Amino acid sequence: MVKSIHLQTLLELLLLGAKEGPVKLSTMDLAKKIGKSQQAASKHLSELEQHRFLERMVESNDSYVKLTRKGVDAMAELHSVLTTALEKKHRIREISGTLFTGLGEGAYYVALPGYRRQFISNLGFDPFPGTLNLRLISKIDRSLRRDLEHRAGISIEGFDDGERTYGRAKCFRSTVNNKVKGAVLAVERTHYDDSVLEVIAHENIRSVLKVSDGDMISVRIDIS
Amino acid sequence: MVKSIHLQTLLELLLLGAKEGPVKLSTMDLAKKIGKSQQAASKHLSELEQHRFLERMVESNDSYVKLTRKGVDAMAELHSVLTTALEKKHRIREISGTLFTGLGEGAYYVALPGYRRQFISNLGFDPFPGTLNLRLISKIDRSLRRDLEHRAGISIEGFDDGERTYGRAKCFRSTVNNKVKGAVLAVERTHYDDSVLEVIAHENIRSVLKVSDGDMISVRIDIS
DNA sequence: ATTACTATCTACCGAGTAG
DNA sequence: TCTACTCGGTAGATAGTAA
Repeated sequence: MVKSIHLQTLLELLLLGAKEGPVKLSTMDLAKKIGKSQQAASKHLSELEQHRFLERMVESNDSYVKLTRKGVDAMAELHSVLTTALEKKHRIREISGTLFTGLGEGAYYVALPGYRRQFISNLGFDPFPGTLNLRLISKIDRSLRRDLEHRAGISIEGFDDGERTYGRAKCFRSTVNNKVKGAVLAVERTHYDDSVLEVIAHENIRSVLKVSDGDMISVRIDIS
Repeated sequence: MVKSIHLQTLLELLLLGAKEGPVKLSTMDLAKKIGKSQQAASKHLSELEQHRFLERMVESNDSYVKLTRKGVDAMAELHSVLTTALEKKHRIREISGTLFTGLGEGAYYVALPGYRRQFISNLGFDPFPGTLNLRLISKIDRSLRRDLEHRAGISIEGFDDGERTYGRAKCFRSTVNNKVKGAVLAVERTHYDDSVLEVIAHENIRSVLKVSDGDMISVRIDIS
């Protein structure tokens, strides 16, 4: 593999057009371009030549350099990795917190037909009547939790059952402890603050994972 | 500017999604990814932090890293330069040779109406009746000269004047000694071999540049 | 003018280890 | 566990200079 110290040199050679044909280049010219000494440039060229990233030809007093297929490929590979890395959308967040027992309001809301129907149609599962409540300790986790508010997520509309109105909410598909699939709830004007994460799932997460209050739980959240 | 030794680390951070938000990353994790020791990873992170390419947050035992705007920009800049360098078509060749006097055949052919009309319409100038002949000394120059044969260039069709037929040729826009614009001729089945380069121009190049036999002349050739 | 050797100096790395 | 220090070894850089 190409050494990182040689990337500058390969880049300059590309810019000079050394992938098309031999380019006239003295070690002094290269030195100026890479901001190193003539001796360093000489060494870089000879090392790159040794590893077949380039070929050199000497014609009386002039030296010519041409990138080999291997040299161009190495740079193309770097370009491709960079493209991937820069364009990649990271859709996964991981948040950890300790399990605690809420006031039971979660269970009440989740079971309401107005919400439940939407969970079934939008998430594809009928939620277990109850939420898993995690207390977020670290600043990082709380900041990640707050960040969810600014993302679209899967929308759950508010409704009116004739007696009172129920607010909007949104959720994000999630996996608890890398095992149980479900969704994280982000309720507007929630009764909890940013230190709480509520998770719903088709199953009873507590019993499936055999966890109880105080246990540390991690949730992978798909924010796409 | 970012040091080349740190590119690996920045690249790994990008791949981990550290441009979107804080990513949990220990110095040991990073060490594995970049194939260096934990101590080296630690130093890389602290140097990058010092130069504001990234921010770090420590939460009890966990360390989180997030690329700054500057860090992402540095990588985006590299990506953009790489894109340019890889896509750039280098359309210019430079060939040098020593001036010599030919047999005068060049003047005869260039002045023939069948060719002259095409020079005027395809090149946009009425050529001086005579060619500038350069003797190519170095292997590099001769190989560049031969390479012209494989390129399209500007086509000059052959013709028949009733007495005999005149062959096809092609030419490439060129600049002699960085001053006089004209064109290099590549005649099919030429009477010269690959050690000769023929240049035509509207002006008399010898008198405009005040050059004479034996002088070293350089020609920039547009091969697009 | 070149390129590239030797000698010297600096920066980087890894081992050990403290906090 | 974790991060990051010191320190000794080595790779990389420069200066001087030969060819």
